[in-house]
This record gives sequence, structure tokens and C-alpha cells, in this order.
Amino acid sequence: MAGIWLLKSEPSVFSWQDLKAAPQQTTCWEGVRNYQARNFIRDHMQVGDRVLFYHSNANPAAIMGIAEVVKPAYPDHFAWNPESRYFDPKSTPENPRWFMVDIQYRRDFSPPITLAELRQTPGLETMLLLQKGCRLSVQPVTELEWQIILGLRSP
DNA sequence: GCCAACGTTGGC
DNA sequence: GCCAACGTTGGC
Repeated sequence: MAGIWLLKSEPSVFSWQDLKAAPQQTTCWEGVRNYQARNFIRDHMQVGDRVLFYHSNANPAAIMGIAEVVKPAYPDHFAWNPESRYFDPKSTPENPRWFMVDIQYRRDFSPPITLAELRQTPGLETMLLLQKGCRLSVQPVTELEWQIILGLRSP
């Protein structure tokens, strides 16, 4: 069964609007430099997985909409570029340390689902995003959490 | 801008 | 393997 994920992005770095404006409304998800997040990407993400796109360090912090994984994990070549902010000299083409997927826009939540709204929603109390101190930028989402969140913006 | 929470690094 | 120091995240 296809997985469900929540991806965090700071809108000042890469926003939901940036995704929608990208060619084919698709982007590579470069720059993940945390091992736990890397493992989710490399070992568990599949084409067709659904993605909640979350704006962190934003006002307000919110889930902006839904995207989908359209390319399976491949080496994050930004790690090999000394000019990149994501450069990591310990990652090489022969032995890549970091991986990314491509995601494509699917639809908006209108309005976005703010962190405050998520916190008020019954059934989401154990969602990883809402746990104190959880900084993980790639998080698995349960089917139940997904259904509850979709229900907040059912057409 | 503050600061708590967390992950990583590196000396020992 | 321990753990202090440091850097980063991210809500507020």
C-alpha cells in the first residue's frame, strides 16, 4: 500500500507556491540532512505515496496542500556541489550519503490547515508533527491521520 | 529575537 | 562509550 508522508519546508527557502510554479509542478526534495529522514526517503518512499506539504517557520505554520511522490529515491547530488548550501564533503557519487525524491503538486487545502487547527482536531493528538520537540522534516502519517486531515477540507 | 529541544561532533 | 559543547530547528 502506498505510504503517506508529511514534508516540512520553510517557505522562505522553498514554498508551496514555488512548487506550483515549478516546471511540471514538480521538484526534487533536496537538502534533507538528517539520518532518520534520509532513511524514510531512501528505504520507504515510493512512487504514488501521498505527501502533506507543511510550511514550518511560517506565519502561520500550516499544511498547504497535497503532493505526490513521482520519482523514487536517488542520490542528492547537491551534496557534491561545494557551491551548494547542502554541500557535504562526506557524500560522494561513489558512496552517496543523502537521497531525495521528486514530488508533484496535487491540490490545495483552502484555506491551509494551520498548526493551531491541527492541535484542536480530535484524533490527531498522537500525530508526530504535534509532539513536543519533534523536528523531523520527513514524517510518516497514518491512514487514520490522513483521513481526519482530509475530512477537515472535504469538498 | 528568544529559547527549549534535539542531533551531531569530537575529546577523552 | 560517555558526555559536554555546539549548531540547528521551529514555535512563539
